[in-house]
Amino acid sequence: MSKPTIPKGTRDFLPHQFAKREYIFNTIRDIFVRYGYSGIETPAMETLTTLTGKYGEEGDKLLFKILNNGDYLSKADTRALETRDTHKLTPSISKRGLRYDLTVPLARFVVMHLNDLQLPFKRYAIQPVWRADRPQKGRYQEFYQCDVDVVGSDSLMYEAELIQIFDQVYDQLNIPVEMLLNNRKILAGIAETYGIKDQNFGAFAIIIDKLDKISEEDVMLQLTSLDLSIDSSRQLLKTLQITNLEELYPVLAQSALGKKGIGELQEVLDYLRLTPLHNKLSINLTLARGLSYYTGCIIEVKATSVQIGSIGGGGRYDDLTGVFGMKGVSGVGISLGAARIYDVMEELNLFQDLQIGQTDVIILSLDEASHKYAFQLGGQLRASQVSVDIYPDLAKFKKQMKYAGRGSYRYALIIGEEERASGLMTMKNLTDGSQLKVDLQEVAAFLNQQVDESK
RNA sequence: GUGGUUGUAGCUCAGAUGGUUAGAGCGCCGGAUUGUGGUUCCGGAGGCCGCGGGUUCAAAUCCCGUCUUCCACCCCA
Repeated sequence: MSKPTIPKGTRDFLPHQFAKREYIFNTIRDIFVRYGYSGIETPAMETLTTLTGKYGEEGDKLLFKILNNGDYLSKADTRALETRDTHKLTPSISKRGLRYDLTVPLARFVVMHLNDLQLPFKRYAIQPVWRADRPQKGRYQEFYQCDVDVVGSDSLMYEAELIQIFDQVYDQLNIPVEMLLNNRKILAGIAETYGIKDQNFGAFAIIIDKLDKISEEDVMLQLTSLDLSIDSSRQLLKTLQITNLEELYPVLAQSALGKKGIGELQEVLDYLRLTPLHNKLSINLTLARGLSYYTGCIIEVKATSVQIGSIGGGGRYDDLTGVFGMKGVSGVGISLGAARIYDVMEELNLFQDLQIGQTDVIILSLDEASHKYAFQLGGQLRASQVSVDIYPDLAKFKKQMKYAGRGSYRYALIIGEEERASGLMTMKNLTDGSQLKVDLQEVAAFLNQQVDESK
């Protein structure tokens, strides 16, 4: 039998990796809850009618499709099958797919359960998503997203709130970041002002989004492909460098939409002036974000000390549920990429001091009676909130000790005849090797105190 | 999806121009050491050389296909 493998772009998580990931999830979840968001869960599979057409043509290609059950070929579109037309064949052999993000399922969820929800509806979700992308570092086919969204309110307070959440999460995790803020309406206003056609807006957004990656000359070159003269391209690039909203007003004086966008940003900043932020927040007009459904504020978070692309982003989408037949419901939300956060924290050595996933104590015993005694003691300690492991048999003591040392235990509790006779347990600190005796009655209190101190 | 790159022991990697039984370090198991791990010494186990096919007297090595890894593009967390 050949060695087993897992599909490309997927990963196993070893205990220490899992523990770190849980730490990230827990930190994020705590903050989401503190801001009044409720968790929901939606299925890994959605119907393809829910998923297709929501992410653009490129996105559709990246959808994982699930073959129908049973004899799916007997019901296949024969014409499409004969002509090898994959696109046409798909609907006849697959009616489900894996979710591509958490936003579209949210829209579907809101439309389906409107009767049970009160607007504005604030929810968070921490679940895996799947994309049939070509894997690279920091880019997987299966990865977790952590999303918070508000559905059914136009208030710009939520933009400010979501920025606070970003700020607080990254501060709590000790990741230095810079938060970039822009507004799609401003971009539309710029496009309008410079005479870029509506149908070219998407291409325009993608081009300027690359400004931090490719040179200004190349960007200008690409802009001219949108029927822009060299001169106005140069002018446009200058406009994009503006970071002060006052300066921007005169440039967009002719665009009502653009001015509205400026006003929105101003209001968000007004909110944020009322509360301190830990990380830098700046206006960046070159921020565009690919997702086409954004219509208002857009935000992106970049780690300042690691080169890995964005580790979080989001924005306002005025017509979230429109595609599912419910018009006029606005949504605003952000998404945190857990896998990238993990990679950044690993690179910055931020997990080191956290003592993540440690068991408080392992009990080792030197004779049969002590082993039985250990089993009993283990039960008592667990009842006092101490996490306990017990070495399972009477292996040579050195071997037990070695096992304890290699595992993630804070203390080893050693029981032999001596300890049973005196009632004084031998406690060995596995981190620094120090050793002391603790009265049987005090063991639980002692360990709980040690754990508290290390937090 | 396009172009490139990678794969040898649990891990990191050697194995020029094809040529006996494929090596090292670390790790693992056992012993020195029957109440003390992460140090030392001695011994041992562990390989369809990613998978499939081809060329050859002979393939880890050359050719083709395929899977996987990483990189650039596209796009994105």
